[in-house]
Amino acid sequence: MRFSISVTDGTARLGRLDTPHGVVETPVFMPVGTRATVKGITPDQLAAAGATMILGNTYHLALRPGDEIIAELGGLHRFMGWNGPILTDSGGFQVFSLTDLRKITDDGAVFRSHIDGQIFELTPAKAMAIQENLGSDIAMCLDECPGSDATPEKVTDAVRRSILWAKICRDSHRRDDQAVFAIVQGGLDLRLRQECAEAMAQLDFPGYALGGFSVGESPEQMHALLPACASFLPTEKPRYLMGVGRPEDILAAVAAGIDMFDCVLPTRNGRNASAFTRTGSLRLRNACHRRDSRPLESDCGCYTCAHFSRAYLHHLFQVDEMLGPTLLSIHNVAFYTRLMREIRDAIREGRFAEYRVSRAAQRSAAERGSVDALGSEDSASRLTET
RNA sequence: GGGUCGGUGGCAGAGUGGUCAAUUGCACCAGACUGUAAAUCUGGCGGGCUCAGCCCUACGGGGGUUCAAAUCCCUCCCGGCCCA
Repeated sequence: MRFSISVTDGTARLGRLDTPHGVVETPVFMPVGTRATVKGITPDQLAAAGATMILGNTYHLALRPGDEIIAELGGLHRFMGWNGPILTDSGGFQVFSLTDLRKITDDGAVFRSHIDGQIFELTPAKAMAIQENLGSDIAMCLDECPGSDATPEKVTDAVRRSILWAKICRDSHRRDDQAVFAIVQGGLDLRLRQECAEAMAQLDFPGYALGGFSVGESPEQMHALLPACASFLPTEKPRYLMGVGRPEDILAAVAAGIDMFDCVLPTRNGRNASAFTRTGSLRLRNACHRRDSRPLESDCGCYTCAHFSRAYLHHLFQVDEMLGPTLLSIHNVAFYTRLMREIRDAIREGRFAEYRVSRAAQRSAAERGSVDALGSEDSASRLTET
């Protein structure tokens, strides 16, 4: 893997990531495909929606179908029919999110499988071995990700352990067609963040991630910390903010100098009938869309917006048809990839700051306007109903 | 015509003298979702208010018993089943 930065605009960067499965322009958003599928949409649909790189997950795939089976079947790319780059998360996040089902020591994390309760042990070396079996383009170090309510002692310990594990990951990793990224922890403590980043930098990884964000802290807290946290990372290496986020979070992070993102929001919210638009989200289950012939966004150009009305999408969710989640997932992924494309264009043209401001203005103007718009639309639909 | 069982909120279906404005499911309405234990979860769902409380109208219609009835009695209407 190679990474190069072509243009900077303030601290925002335009770059390219060369992987064994293709080139990715950054800043990039990676849809999440935890279980060897970006839920609800095919690889073709994913590519058509503009996705270039996606995520898979160590923990989930090790449990089912098993990383050895995936290796036997030709690796994750072939197994799931996605030929673009894949980044696999290490299972570190599951150490956090499956908190009731695990125990952590310096050796690793012991899980009770959330599927059948069987014991499953994830050590740093094992996380590497599994990801090598999966054959992702980028593997992540096993880390410990404390929640935002963790005590300072716990956060400090998570930093210590994440560094310890990163060393083991680096030393046990074999595949040279796979890059390994380290994950910086430290919660909301800048000193810890810096300490962790410097220790990780000394281990000389090809890329670095910020972990431990969007785990319960406020968006304002995260936004405030990002510029410093990003600045602690090596300039010439790709920077990945894990699990983030909403469009406004991504804009803030790009401004801070982040290159890569992943988040379940576009696909999860899509399945749950919520569509992203420039002017805020649309909840397609809501009755106000019943007679709305407009597409989700008139200027979107995704498959969903090119062919279907809000009324139709509303109908699909009303009758619980599986096409509804699929079409909204397609739109939401397209929405995110378009956001990233516009971000890259803006950086290239040296107007990222203005772009970010205009984007925020668009949203807040819509929020102000939509009070009236929704009000009148609402009363109009009530009139037609009675 | 006789017998019998039954009629509960949009629907299905609990409750069978007070703790019932009435369990639950569906439907409906709204909200949440940030390295996916999520096509999930949460809230609302008779009306009104000076709303952690109070008032009104409610369990087919009418009447009655009782301090108190969706729950007991009488009667009428409607429906299922059985007999003629």
